[in-house]
Amino acid sequence: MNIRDLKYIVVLAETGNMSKAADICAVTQPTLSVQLKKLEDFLDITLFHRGDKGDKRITPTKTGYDIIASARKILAEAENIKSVADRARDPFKGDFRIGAFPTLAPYFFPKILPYLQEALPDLKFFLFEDKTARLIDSLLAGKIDAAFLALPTEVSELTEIPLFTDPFRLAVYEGHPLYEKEAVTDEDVRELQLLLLEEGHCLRDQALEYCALAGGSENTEYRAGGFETLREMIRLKNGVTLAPEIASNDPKPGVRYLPFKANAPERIIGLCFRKANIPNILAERLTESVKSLESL
Amino acid sequence: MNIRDLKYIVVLAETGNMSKAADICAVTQPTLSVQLKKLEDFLDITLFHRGDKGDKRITPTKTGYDIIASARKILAEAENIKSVADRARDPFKGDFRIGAFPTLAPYFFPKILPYLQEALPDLKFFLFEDKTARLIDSLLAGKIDAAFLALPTEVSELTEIPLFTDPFRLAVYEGHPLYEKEAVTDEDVRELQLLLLEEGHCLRDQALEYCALAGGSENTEYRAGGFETLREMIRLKNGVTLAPEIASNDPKPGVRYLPFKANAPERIIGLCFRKANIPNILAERLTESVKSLESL
DNA sequence: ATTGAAAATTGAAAATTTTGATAGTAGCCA
DNA sequence: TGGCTACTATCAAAATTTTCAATTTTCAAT
Repeated sequence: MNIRDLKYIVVLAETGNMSKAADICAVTQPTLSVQLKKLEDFLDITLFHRGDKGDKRITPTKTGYDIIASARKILAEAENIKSVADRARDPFKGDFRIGAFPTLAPYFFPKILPYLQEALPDLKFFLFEDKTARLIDSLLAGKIDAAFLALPTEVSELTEIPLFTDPFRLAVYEGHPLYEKEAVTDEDVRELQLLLLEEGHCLRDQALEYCALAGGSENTEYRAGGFETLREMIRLKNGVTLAPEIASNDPKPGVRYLPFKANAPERIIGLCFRKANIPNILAERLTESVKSLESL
Repeated sequence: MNIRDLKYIVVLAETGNMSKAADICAVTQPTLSVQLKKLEDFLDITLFHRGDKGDKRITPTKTGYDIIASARKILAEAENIKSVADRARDPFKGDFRIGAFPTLAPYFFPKILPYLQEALPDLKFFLFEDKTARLIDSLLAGKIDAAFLALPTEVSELTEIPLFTDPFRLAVYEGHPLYEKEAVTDEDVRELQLLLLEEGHCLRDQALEYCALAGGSENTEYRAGGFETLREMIRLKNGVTLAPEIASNDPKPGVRYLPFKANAPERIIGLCFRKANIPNILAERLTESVKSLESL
């Protein structure tokens, strides 16, 4: 068995077409044909149904499908080996793909990036905004190098370095009974129904967690797809919500972000990466660089 | 990169000696030497410190160590591909390595094995008794094909098929205030301090879970290494414990196993295996075969 | 300095992989 | 039906990679 051959079958499963797959792998079609046959001989099973009548596509057999899933894992791990090696050779050079979830990315990246770039000038940063679960998948598959996530992730393969806490505020619209208050308490919130984001946003889960703890409930009539939409809903007096402090510097009028008097609910933001994919010394530099930023 | 070369570096890391590693891999020493060099060239890093002064052993560099960890994963996954293929070719033939944890294995295997062997006569069964955590590792690494475990395992890579529930009884010694009772209740247990197994035994965790729920506490003075030892401790009037029903058919006098009157604590035993490593049809046969056994 | 044990190097042989050319197969359309 | 298209399989030759036996180098221990 051979990593190259596994690549062949993965691409073949994706294209369903030998010639196209061969193209993508930068070899000729006979090569793919021969190697597939060899792999099938070696394993002594058929991996692909060859395009029977009607459908010309080459599709994996049931077992082939399972094996291709394993092949993908192997390819991902092989990629990881390469990126570990690249990073070890010169920890402060090269591409660095970094992710953050949607209710953090647009507020945090612009703040932090100049500092990161200054501290690590030879690193070329690529930014990725995605939901937490997908970022974790990307980390494990080696598609990104690190991610800013809410801790704890509960994923044993990841190293987590806590960076800062982001307290929540209560976002209320002009004219709301609480609008003129300086600060709010759990009791204030207990009376309210909060507008929240859709499923899959970690801000939603954090807010629900707070509700479960402190009382308070969700307004289930509407769920926003993004935080900016949610903000507009608040401005239009459709309800109130918990907003992360980092997203609370909004120059537009009509919404105030009230801090909690005490025991503010908060989320802990940390840097997460696959153990061994980032040398300690690079992780330290990144961490320092973020922590050096006062105004969080 | 090449699975063969990854094998070389894994074995090399294990032996710390090129010639020995070459022997194990059934190649000559120059082959290993050359391939290691190639891999290091390809990755453009050193994977092993060559035996410097004093210590002649070849040891991985820090990065090499990380990469070898990845290599192991790839080798395990490659093994899995082979075993998936073998099993798919002929689901009812070949070796079948099956595990169970220590407080189940000695009571359950002897009961069930004749039935399994009869239902699947061409399968050669190998039995493994180990703690749950290690069985799970073995499943994921492809060292065993399936295991009887207490559900849920909370391991997303595993498929779980519930088989039967194993209620707990209270094991008490002759002369204990409860000894003559027909059945016990949570209230009875609440007064007691239970003798339990060491850390790492799932029976221990299950008993503690029950204690947390129903009240009752652990006698922390002593922890037994195995259930048979624990049984002897009970017989010698050192305390009482929760015993799984399946282990309660003990001909020796001096200990009674009292059922619970109602809401008996129980553990759910299921068959667990890595998705795709066991064809559905084989999983069904195994499951049927276990379920056909009445006296559980 | 000599020895011994282990790793590196070398050049040739062996094995494997890739390729271009070509054959075969099936659907499609006039 | 025949010609066309789009595809995969097969083959022998070429290119590449891997392996090996023999030899050299390295280095600590004597």
